[in-house]
Amino acid sequence: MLDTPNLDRRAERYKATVAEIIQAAWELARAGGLAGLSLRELASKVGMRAPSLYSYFDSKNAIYDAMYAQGAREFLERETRLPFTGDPLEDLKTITHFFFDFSTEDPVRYQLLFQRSIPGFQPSPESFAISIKGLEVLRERLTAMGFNEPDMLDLVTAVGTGLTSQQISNDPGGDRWARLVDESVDMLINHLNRMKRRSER
Amino acid sequence: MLDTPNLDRRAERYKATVAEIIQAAWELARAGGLAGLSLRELASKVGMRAPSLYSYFDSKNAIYDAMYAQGAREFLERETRLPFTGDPLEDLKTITHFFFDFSTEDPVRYQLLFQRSIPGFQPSPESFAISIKGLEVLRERLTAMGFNEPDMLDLVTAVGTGLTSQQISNDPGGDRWARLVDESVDMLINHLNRMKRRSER
DNA sequence: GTCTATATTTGGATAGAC
DNA sequence: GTCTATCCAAATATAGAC
Repeated sequence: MLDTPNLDRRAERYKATVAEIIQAAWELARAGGLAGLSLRELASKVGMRAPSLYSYFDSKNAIYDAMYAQGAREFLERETRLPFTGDPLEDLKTITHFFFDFSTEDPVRYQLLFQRSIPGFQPSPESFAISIKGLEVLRERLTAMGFNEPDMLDLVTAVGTGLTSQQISNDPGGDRWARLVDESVDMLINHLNRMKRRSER
Repeated sequence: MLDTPNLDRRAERYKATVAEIIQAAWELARAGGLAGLSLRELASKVGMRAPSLYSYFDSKNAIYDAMYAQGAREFLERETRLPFTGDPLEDLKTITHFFFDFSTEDPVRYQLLFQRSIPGFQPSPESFAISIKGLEVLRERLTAMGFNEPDMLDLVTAVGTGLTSQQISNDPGGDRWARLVDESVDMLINHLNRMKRRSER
């Protein structure tokens, strides 16, 4: 049959258009805010009229969901590729820097993935599952370091989130809190060791 | 003259209506999100039609600004009344608990005051000045404890913000991060002392 | 100071021709 | 798959009568 290649090409073209739409959506969101994204603008940016988008996505929320899934996948892939050494201090620094950099390099993505502050939108279970895995990697890292209590994980995420959100809110584009990441991880490790000794008694 | 009492009463009635509108605005924002606040709904809640609100506020943003100012004033008043002892550890715990409790008891207020994530809205300089004073109290407290470097203040705000935002985002109404506040302040104090020793060398 | 009526803009989403 | 045309809903804000 000669049909199969044609079908393939059509499917590929379709997928490429989907990717182009998502890409344009990120750009508009970065420019005008996540909540400010409008379908008319989005369509116009990819050379379409608004109704044509519905050939690719069922709704506006479906677009947010695709963005969410892409962001979570990206996070997971980069996290998985991090070069861990086995040294607790170094490894916790690596993962904290990674979270900080990933978040601050695209605040809109941070908002969508980690603040879920967009009214009426919740990621689909499939998309959410991807981002659960991201936290799981951190949990496993901490366990490998001997820090396996839930409170320890919560403390680490609190510090990482705090540095990140202060950087984004109060010094966007700067390094006022970025400079404190290493320092904060030293602080954390010291304290996690104290917690560990305490719980071993 | 008999006019003055009447004028007073009118002015008081007017002020009372303004207060009632702001109160209703908070309630609607808590129910349907800060960005979701609509003038129709707001007017309806106080027994008016939307255009009548313009007798009290110039615009929707003026309403946000009044909410912001009220929240910042409330923060400052309660912060000023905190019972400080002079013991660094206790005092930092007091102020951190205060920030955490104030923020988590009303996440919408937290969002308006500390995340400024409402598109197109920026507090007026007068309103913003109130909230600057709030941070100033913390700075003075830290200075009184001998922790007077900017990095130390930034580290403290990062930890406070992180605990708070994790609590609000990932365990609303619960106490998963609330239970870590004392622990985190211990951690902070230990580290601030290390920083101090380091900088004294 | 409050109303009705309306201007104006904008949004998401659908119907149906091509 | 894309379009035009349209629906429908909602928003902020203004004009002008009372």
